[in-house]
Amino acid sequence: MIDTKKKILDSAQRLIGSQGYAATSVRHIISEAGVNLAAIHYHFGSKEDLLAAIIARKADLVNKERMTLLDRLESEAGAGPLSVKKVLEAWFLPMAEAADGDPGFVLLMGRLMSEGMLQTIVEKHFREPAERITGALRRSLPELPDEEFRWRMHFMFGAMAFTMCGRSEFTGIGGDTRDFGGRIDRLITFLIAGFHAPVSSAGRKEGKR
Amino acid sequence: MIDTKKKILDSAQRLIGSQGYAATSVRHIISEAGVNLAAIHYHFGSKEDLLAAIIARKADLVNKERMTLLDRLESEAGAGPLSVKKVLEAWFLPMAEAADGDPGFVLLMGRLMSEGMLQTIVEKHFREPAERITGALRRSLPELPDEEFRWRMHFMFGAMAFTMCGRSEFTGIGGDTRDFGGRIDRLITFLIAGFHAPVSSAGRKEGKR
DNA sequence: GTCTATACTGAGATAGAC
DNA sequence: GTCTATCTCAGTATAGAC
Repeated sequence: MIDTKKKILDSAQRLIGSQGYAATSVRHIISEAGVNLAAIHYHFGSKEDLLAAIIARKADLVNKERMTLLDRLESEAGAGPLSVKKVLEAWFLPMAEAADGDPGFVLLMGRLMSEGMLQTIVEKHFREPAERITGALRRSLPELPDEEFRWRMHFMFGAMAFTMCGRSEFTGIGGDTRDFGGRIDRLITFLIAGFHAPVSSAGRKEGKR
Repeated sequence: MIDTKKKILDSAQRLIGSQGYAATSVRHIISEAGVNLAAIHYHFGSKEDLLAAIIARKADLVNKERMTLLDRLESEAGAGPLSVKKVLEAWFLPMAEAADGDPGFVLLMGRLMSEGMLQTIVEKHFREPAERITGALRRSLPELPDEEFRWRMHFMFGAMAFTMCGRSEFTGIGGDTRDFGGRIDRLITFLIAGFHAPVSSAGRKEGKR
């Protein structure tokens, strides 16, 4: 049956999202999905490729929406300046919309960004949109030295990863993805201020090189 | 010999720091350390306990220094306000000092925070200092609504995790921990601005509850 | 007290029958 | 397309040598 694939995808997304990739065995996935062990390898090739398939079925939609919003933003701005806020919204709001219909997906994405063992998959689906938003933000913040800007992007991705999956060790904030829109609102507010911070002293040294 | 333990700890820190916990097998560790497979279980009990031992030998020093700095800060401030900048420095500078003498340690810590599969270990060593800094920052930012403040702490930990281990997928920033002091300087600048950002609209709704 | 050799269990992956 | 049997390698446990 063709919905063997779908059953595997759904079970895997739920289990990996809630327990993590390493902690979820393919045997657990197949027993929840009610399919045979070899079905995963027949339909997807490997555990890692299964993960890639879960991402693929949603990520491309989210990224397409991101691109559309960025396109509109840039054409509206013409040669003028881009607003940091608008650029960040173009990046984060499509993810928040995806979370509305499918909370498990955002949880999973956050875990993957955090666990970081899946660079290949993440790079494949997110390199292009990540470069787009990096370029747009760079244009919004022309006065920042290069390294300073790159580090602020890095901080943003770190905060984003934790926001998506929730990590309760320190703050008691867990993996409940209800009201994902609210978190995104808080995150964007935080990031706008961070990006507009004065250049650090390490950044000022950099400028003098 | 007693330095069987040390050889294992050193090899494990290096390998897990550069490849991640799941990707590093105990057989790889023992072959690099030149010891027998069972030595890990004799000296440490399990792979996870080995990791706990690596953290224990450094983390307590770092945390003690953090506590000392926070103590001094609070006694100097008396009943007056605490500076966000000073509190963040008390948190981050001891880690930067540790990185000076032992770059592998910071890399490992960043990976662990990111991978997040080791809640027990992280909680054991960092719950108390994390609560201290949370309290101190809360006192510096009395005007923020509770949830807003908690989320900003969360963003901070996310940015911190990525800063320590470097995640090259998006920004090209890798695991090279030279000039860790410089990163910390940039991070603190970014965070100060983020913490001082105006309350988000989600936060304003929260206040009205 | 330390270390070695080896066996056990469960993981992901694969070949081949149907 | 699906299932069974099997392979390899992981972490773990233990018996016994020094």
